[in-house]
Amino acid sequence: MARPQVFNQQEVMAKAIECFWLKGYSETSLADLLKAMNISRSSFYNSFGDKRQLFQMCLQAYGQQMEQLLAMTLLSDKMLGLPAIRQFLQLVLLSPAEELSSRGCLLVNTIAETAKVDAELNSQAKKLLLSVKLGFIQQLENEFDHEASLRHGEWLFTQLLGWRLQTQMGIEKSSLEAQINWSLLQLKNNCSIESN
Amino acid sequence: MARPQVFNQQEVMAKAIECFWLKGYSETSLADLLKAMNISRSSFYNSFGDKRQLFQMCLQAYGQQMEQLLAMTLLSDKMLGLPAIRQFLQLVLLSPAEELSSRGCLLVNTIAETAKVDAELNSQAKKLLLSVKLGFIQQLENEFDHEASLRHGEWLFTQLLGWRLQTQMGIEKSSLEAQINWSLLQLKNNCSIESN
DNA sequence: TATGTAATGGAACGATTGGTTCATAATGTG
DNA sequence: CACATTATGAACCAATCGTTCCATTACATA
Repeated sequence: MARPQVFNQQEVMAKAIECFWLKGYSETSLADLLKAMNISRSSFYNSFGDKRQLFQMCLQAYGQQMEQLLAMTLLSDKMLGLPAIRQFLQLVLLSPAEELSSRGCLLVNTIAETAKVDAELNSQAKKLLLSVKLGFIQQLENEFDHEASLRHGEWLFTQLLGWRLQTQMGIEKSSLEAQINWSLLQLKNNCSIESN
Repeated sequence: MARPQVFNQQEVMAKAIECFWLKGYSETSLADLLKAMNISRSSFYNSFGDKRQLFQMCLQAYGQQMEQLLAMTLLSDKMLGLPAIRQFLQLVLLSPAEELSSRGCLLVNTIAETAKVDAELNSQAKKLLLSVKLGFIQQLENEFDHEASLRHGEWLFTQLLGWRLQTQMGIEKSSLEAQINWSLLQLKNNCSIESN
């Protein structure tokens, strides 16, 4: 039979994600990828098609990871509503791994990079990121009526985008945490006002 | 004496800004620039040094334009505090020129693009964008104490980053306007609560 | 009109890009 | 051991990148 594949597909893709995450799609050269993934040029094209296809696979994989994180927090039944959202935000934005949070979000970065350059990649990243917004809205339905959940979910999603840029810009964790707390407080106050 | 320059320096730089604004620094090729600026390759290098120097000049010019906008609204004495900020946000985010707002902000785009790739351009863009945040804080001092102005200014700045990404993602103007109103309302409520 | 200076267009540069091809080496199975 | 299959690395490809150089053209002054 045939010679088996020696490298772990998942493992080298994680390395690829790291590259794209750090430097963006177009700034990541094939040389960068091969070095990080530690595979030969031929294996690369045999296993992943080409750079673009690999990137799309990376987007997909990254999106799935984020959905898992979302499921573990927002959709778990241990917490509901704002506390669940708070946990998700802390997990995503206040990760102790310094250099990890300073990368921002692969999807957000991709959206910014491809906005007017590559419609396909852009809509793909947008579609994947959408699940986060939907998660917010869905979670808010526990505490607000449908219309308010939608508005507040959109609002919170905007904040998330801003925070991801802020982490890239090197905002201090304490300031970031204070902002998160304040934003969630606004929603909470608004909730009690509406329910009174 | 010498042959005079036929093209308007300011004019062709505006064209260059447009290019960079649309496609980002690295994705804008020299061919793109020459076509948009409508000058020859040689004139380009004679007048602007090289692509990188031109880009830095564009950042600077764009930053100045934004400072002017800031001065006209935030720093004018016609309005103070939150109303001034509201006017600025509406001017910047809800511009009637559809394709103009969908470009996002050149500085924000640059920060995202160069984050882990080009420290010099990144810090340059950051520095220029900082004036907006300072404008917010300065304006809030009219309605809050120093500490609160600082916190709220940072918070509002984060929102602005998020909104600029949202406009790039094609958010509807009505939704954007609603978010702006709601955010400013939170600050206003917070103000009255504190002052009571 | 002659002269000096600068803008111009085009050819060519070397480097790097992503991608392909091909002979060779390595491996599991029959 | 022989075969089939696949990873591998080197060489190669065309295209594009930003940049430089040079001969030519256009202009304002003297």
